[in-house]
Amino acid sequence: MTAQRRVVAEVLDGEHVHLTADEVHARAVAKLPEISRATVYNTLGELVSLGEVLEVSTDRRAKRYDPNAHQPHHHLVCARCGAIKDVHPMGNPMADLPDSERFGFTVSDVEVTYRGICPNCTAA
Amino acid sequence: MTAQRRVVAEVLDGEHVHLTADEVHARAVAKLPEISRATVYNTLGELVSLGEVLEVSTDRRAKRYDPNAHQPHHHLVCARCGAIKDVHPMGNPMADLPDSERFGFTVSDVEVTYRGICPNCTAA
DNA sequence: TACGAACTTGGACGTGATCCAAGGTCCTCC
DNA sequence: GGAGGACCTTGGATCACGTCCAAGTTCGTA
Repeated sequence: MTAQRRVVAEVLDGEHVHLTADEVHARAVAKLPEISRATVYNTLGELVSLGEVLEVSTDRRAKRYDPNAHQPHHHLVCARCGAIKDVHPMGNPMADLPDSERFGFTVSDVEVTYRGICPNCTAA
Repeated sequence: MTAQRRVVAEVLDGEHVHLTADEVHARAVAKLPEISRATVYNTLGELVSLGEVLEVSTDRRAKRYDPNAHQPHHHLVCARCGAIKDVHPMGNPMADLPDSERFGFTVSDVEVTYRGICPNCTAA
């Protein structure tokens, strides 16, 4: 556990929002000016493979990192500004996919993404 | 409607698979050798905004284009090779998101992505 | 103090997509 | 037929995001 890793972990832990790697880097630099982008990417990659953080790619732009890895949830995304909210829809989408629609796949995961326009963007 | 656009439309219409822009370009070149990548991107963009074709970004690699735009469906993706199948789960995920979880968003769309390993990759 | 393992750095590189200026095609109107 | 203009196409430059890599640094152990 180096100073760099601690800083990255703190950034994610401090704000329960969905930051891009660049945003994480920017905030990390504020705390530890000489931290490099590569290290931020490395550390994020490790946190993801440790299961501490989730990667979310809701659009074609940058991946975002979700510190809320321990509680299953889905996402609601603003199509205009990219803002992301965690949501907990009812039902069990995994059970909604009949065997006849699985084509022999071993299905391990399901991701539900709601899209819309957030209040801010609606107002603007 | 130029020759170039017709070729792109034919490529998508001919094969009911999910091609990347580069694959579309490669097949278009086979029919019309001097067509450029930029034109393929332009045309795909137009087809998408006309609602004739759907963009699917299931992974961090290239976008894929889905000619099956007129029938609502979701996707089952192989996490290893990227293969995509259209699926039709039961239930109505849109109705599963309670108002209390909408945070003032105008929710217009929901996308369900199942992930797993396809039979080919399981065998390999 | 010497050594090695692991981490960090910054710059180069790769991929997919988009942008843009220049040129081409085609229609319309005189 | 010819001029003008709208629209399309081209290919190369550029961008964004992410990854790779060789070199340097730090730190624990003996």
